Amino acid sequence: MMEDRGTFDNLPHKTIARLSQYRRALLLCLSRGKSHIFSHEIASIQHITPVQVRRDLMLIGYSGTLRKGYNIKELINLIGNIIDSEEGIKVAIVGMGNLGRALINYFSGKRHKLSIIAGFDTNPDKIGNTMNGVPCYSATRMREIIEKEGIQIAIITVPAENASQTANELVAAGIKGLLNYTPKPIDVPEYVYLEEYDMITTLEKVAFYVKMKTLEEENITTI
Amino acid sequence: MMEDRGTFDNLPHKTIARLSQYRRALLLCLSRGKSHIFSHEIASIQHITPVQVRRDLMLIGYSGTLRKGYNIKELINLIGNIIDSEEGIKVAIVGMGNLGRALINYFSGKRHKLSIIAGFDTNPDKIGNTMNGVPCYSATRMREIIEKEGIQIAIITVPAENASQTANELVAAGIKGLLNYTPKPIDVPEYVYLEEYDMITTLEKVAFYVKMKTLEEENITTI
DNA sequence: AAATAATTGTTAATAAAATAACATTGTTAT
DNA sequence: ATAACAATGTTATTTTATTAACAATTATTT
Ligand SMILES: NC(=O)c1ccc[n+]([C@@H]2O[C@H](COP(=O)([O-])OP(=O)(O)OC[C@H]3O[C@@H](n4cnc5c(N)ncnc54)[C@H](O)[C@@H]3O)[C@@H](O)[C@H]2O)c1
Ligand SMILES: NC(=O)c1ccc[n+]([C@@H]2O[C@H](COP(=O)([O-])OP(=O)(O)OC[C@H]3O[C@@H](n4cnc5c(N)ncnc54)[C@H](O)[C@@H]3O)[C@@H](O)[C@H]2O)c1
Repeated sequence: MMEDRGTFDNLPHKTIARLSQYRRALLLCLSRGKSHIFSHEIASIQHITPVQVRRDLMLIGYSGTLRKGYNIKELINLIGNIIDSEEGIKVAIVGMGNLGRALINYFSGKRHKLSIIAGFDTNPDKIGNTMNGVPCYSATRMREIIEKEGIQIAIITVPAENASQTANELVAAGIKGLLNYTPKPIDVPEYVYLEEYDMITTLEKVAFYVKMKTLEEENITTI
Repeated sequence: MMEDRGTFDNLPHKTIARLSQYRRALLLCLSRGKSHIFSHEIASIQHITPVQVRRDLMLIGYSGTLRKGYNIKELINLIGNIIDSEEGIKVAIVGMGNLGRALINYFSGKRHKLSIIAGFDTNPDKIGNTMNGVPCYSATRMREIIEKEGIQIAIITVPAENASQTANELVAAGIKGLLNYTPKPIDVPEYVYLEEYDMITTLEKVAFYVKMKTLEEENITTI
């Protein structure tokens, strides 16, 4: 017999990202005592169109009411059913440097179905410390701890030159998802989900469009 | 008379991001003494297809040679001409907390056409300090410093609740591009280029696909 | 010298994502 | 009652991005 949970496997990637953002907006509204919300309200909090919101909600099969909009609690729960794992997912951070520490501070306690429970480093000064309740283990114990704790996701924030090796070790340890903040792209087998993000690329992109806007202005004024 | 520089204004957004990544890969290869490179080599460093690389290079009008591939130096220069501003672009970081400091450490000296030259904060303990050569000014002086130094891009790393106000002030100060790392989406006029990135959304996306992979496996084994 | 192989550059096809169009449906006002 | 309105939900269209197909070129091998 088919589970209903399995029907969300072909949602567009962008929709998944937006669902997470919708939920954040919804939680905010809920905390302010609202019970219902219209598509155009969600849309204006994030900056997208109401049509996009309705289309996404259609895809996850949620219906609002015509004059009240969407029930905030219901929608939060539905998004939770889609995104979250029932049992919760454990996350590790590898590389407890500037970025790793910033992330731990930031994430801690934000989502109860998704929690960072371990950090790893090679620096003896860091091993054994605890940061915001997250213990820092020796990187040599990665496999052991990941298996013991059932950690499924790792965030890589080691120096770029160690990224590939770290990724390999994590894959060998049985990790299911990787989030790589290193500028060095890594390769993983297809059964591991990989997301990469490079801040310099993003900044360079901003710089490019700023340059373009400037050139446009110059053209307008010089013609 | 039309400048040739103006012809890159309808490159796909994704292509811009990849050009930045290609350049990183090219710089690495150059530093290792390579002079030429094939599309499949670039492709394997990033993880995309050779076709994608060739298509992007076609869009920017660069031609390689059939048996040697692309001239690394030439290509680096061309990408620089497209992405970089001749005069360089100055960047400020607003919010010298964990993330702001991590970014300053990370960026400093990475790109000479794009440099972080100022930080801003409201915390008196931070104002007046210097971090990696970047001075931290009082947030009350944002407009003054931005105008005086000709800062065009700002990275927002203040607490989420102050994001909108900070963005407004930056726009009023004449900023051209914003990179918002706060989970609070901000609104800017259309003449300001805005890029937003939320790490929790990314992590939740990874979690979703990990969950999906797990469910798939279960289905395979239980059928 | 002909065949082969490897690579580029470009066009064509496909896929993914966003936007627009619009029918439908309750609610309110007249 | 009925018209006007303001929402939703869905289908159709358009735009953007990726992938595939393949002709053209040149070095190398036979
Ligand atoms: N700092 C940022 O804002 C920022 C932004 C984007 C990307 N990054 C990238 O993130 C990574 C980390 O940046 P950072 O600023 O935190 O650097 P960092 O030097 O402060 O931290 C790196 C940490 O990793 C540890 N480490 C080294 N090798 C390791 C290994 N094999 N296993 C486990 N731990 C190991 C080091 O001991 C150190 O604590 C770098 O690759 C950097 O390019 C940083
Ligand atoms: N730390 C992370 O890894 C991380 C990751 C993703 C997003 N973020 C977001 O980035 C922002 C900063 O995170 P953080 O961990 O660095 O927080 P933080 O509290 O360490 O730093 C915030 C800094 O901003 C300063 N500040 C407050 N109001 C200001 C204002 N109006 N103008 C200028 N400066 C002001 C504070 O004094 C502080 O130094 C938050 O919105 C957070 O949600 C952080």
